[in-house]
Amino acid sequence: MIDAKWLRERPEALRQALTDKGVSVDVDALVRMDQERREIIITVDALKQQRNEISKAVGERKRQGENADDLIARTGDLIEEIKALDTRLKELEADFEQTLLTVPNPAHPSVPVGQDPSENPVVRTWGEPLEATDFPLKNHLELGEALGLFDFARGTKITGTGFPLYTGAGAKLERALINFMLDMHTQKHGYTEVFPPFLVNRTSLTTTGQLPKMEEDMYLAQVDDLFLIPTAEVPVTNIHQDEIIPEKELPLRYTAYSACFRREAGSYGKETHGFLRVHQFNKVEMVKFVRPETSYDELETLRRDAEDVLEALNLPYRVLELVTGDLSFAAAKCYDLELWAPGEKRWLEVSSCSNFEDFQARRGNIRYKPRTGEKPHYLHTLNGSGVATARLLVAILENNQQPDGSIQVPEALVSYFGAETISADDA
RNA sequence: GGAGAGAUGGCCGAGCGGCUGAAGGCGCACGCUUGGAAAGCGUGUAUAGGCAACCCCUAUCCAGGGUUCGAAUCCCUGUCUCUCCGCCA
Repeated sequence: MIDAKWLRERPEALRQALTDKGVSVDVDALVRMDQERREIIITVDALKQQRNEISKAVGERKRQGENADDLIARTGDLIEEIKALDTRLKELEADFEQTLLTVPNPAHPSVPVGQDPSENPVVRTWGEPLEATDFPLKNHLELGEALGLFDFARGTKITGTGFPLYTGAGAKLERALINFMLDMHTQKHGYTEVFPPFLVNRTSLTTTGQLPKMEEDMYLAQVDDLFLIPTAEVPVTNIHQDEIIPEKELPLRYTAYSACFRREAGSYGKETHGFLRVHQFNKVEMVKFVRPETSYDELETLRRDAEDVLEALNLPYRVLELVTGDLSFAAAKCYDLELWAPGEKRWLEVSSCSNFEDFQARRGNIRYKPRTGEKPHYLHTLNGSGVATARLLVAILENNQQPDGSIQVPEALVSYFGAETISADDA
């Protein structure tokens, strides 16, 4: 949620920022609501003051055994008026709040203005994308099915399309990846591991920004009005919902494995085969709660921590900085990490590292208490995938394939996986 | 799912319809004390909104309604937590 101060002090800047983000919001209507709201508050507070003074005087008299009927008689109109104004104020504030929740987070000034994902500048490339070899490169589906790593047909039978069933070495490889990443973040990068609920309520989704606008993208368990998480960002960010954290405890860094569920409504078609776009996938997520002054440094180290995973697995990747129009609803700045998949001959997004500044903190009422004893302030939240498998698995298979169709397991993964290769003989 | 108990500040915990934004304790911050520390002593310490304003005003004792001139305190509804029983990985 944006700070309502924007509306009073810099409505023009807000309008421009929202245009850059490619969203149209009726800023004038918000400004009007805010003004009317404040006018009513001024009036009704003054009336309440009068009422309180009279009540106090009544109490004074009663204590001395005197009659106070004349004073009580004076409150009649006052009370009616207060009731009416309070009712109107309440409606107005609810309306204002609801509207404010639909306003996206403006981008940080450093973010390049642009509309289309194709405009996202590449800020870094690591490793050599594998283009040509002396044998024909297969894609992950061909490799995996031959090796019995997964079974899409049966996954579809069990649930429907986009719900992968991992089998044998594939299941183990997936588990190895998750453990490898969690260990790296906890042992090397200083994160605290958590294992969150996979179902969340509406309040939690409002904090992180999926609600109220993206309800259609999620799976809903209707009877209990709970949603399957699209990312561990949701439960983990809400760990500190409605809390005031002492400054000395910041930064807080969490890492969590979770399955992620996304309906991906409207994205059927090509580019969705195999693991490229599925409804359920596994992801190790990193979430940070930090002091505002440090959040952009923390974004860089967050990205570094995600890159570390890819480098340890020796996978070529590139980093994109998202232009204003490609930023998500809640993000002020975001980097995407993409792995090269030689079998698919394309880059696959495996991580998004974002700074939300105080946008989520304001929605979830997450604050910190400064050392100096000042009043609590909203802190800044960040999160990044560290990283999303399914696509990570795709890249590992395609980058480490051998002429005979077997897979060389990346060295860093061997101790987790328990073997150096995956071949058809093992199956 | 059935029965009962409860929800007060960062935490614990008191609270008669008015003088209670809320006793007391803990914690925390600062100061005194000390060679240094502990102990001890003193002072301070909720949040939000309005306002130029740390003065002031308004609101907040789970949430929403109600009674009343006045509600943490009385009434109704809801939510959540705990205990016991049932079911269950």
